[in-house]
Amino acid sequence: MAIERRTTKQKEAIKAVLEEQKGPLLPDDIHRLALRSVPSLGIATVYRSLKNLQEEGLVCCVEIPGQAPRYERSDKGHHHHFHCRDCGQVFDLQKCVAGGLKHLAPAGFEVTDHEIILYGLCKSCAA
Amino acid sequence: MAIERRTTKQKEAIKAVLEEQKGPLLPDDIHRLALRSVPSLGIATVYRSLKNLQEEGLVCCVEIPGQAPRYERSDKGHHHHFHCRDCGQVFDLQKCVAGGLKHLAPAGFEVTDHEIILYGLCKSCAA
DNA sequence: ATGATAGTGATTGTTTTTTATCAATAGAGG
DNA sequence: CCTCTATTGATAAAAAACAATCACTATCAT
Repeated sequence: MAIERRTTKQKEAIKAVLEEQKGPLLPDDIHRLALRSVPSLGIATVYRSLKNLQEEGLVCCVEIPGQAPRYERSDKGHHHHFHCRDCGQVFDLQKCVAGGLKHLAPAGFEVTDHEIILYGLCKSCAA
Repeated sequence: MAIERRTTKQKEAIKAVLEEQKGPLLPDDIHRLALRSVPSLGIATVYRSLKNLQEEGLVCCVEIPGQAPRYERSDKGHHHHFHCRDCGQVFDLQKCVAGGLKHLAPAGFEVTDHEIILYGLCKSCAA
């Protein structure tokens, strides 16, 4: 039988943090934010919960090259990300140019998926 | 004064490997390939040389999310990459849809750079 | 309420990639 | 040929991210 899953304030706090966030977050950010609701929360629990949430399909992993994995809700549909070179934050982009991408690959290559990352300055850092 | 730079067979071998390669390579791959010309070559020398070549602007780093950094010649102009999910190799793409990308960012965001990675099966793995 | 056990938190261990160390080697100008 | 010292190679150690451990706590079906 599957392992019994219990509801805990730790998991709820972590889910809540991911729920209200717009872009993907680092485990450390999630930890810091969730500490506000559960002051005793340990980082190990954050990693464990993220793993569980991934297995349950509620959360997915976002990787910016050269940086630690970030996590976000997986119910946001297909989208890509913007990485601010100044503040380091990652933002979601809503549009996608997927249609024009397949033809970038050489003949014979089968494209199943793609990733687009924009770099620059976010609204607050550009101001 | 700057540090005197000497010409060694190790550096030449590493440069030669990068020269003849089409896609970006892992330090380990570079090591293995360069061992054919310099059987005593140590992995530390590969890392050292890559660092030097980067500083000299001859080589640049290519990062696929979730994977170790790869390196390639920096004289290939603007291009992106294709990662084969089967064999793991990374291939260069020649075309780019850069023009259509800037408008993906929300108003107020300043886009300076971008990254596109296609995933799928390369020619040999798709066959 | 209570007992079986999933979950927690502090900590240590692992894994992977990269860097530092240092004695030995080998370019290159004289 | 002969120094001087940049470079090398083997190895240890760092760095980073995450998993494992384990005693203790808290959930929840009964």
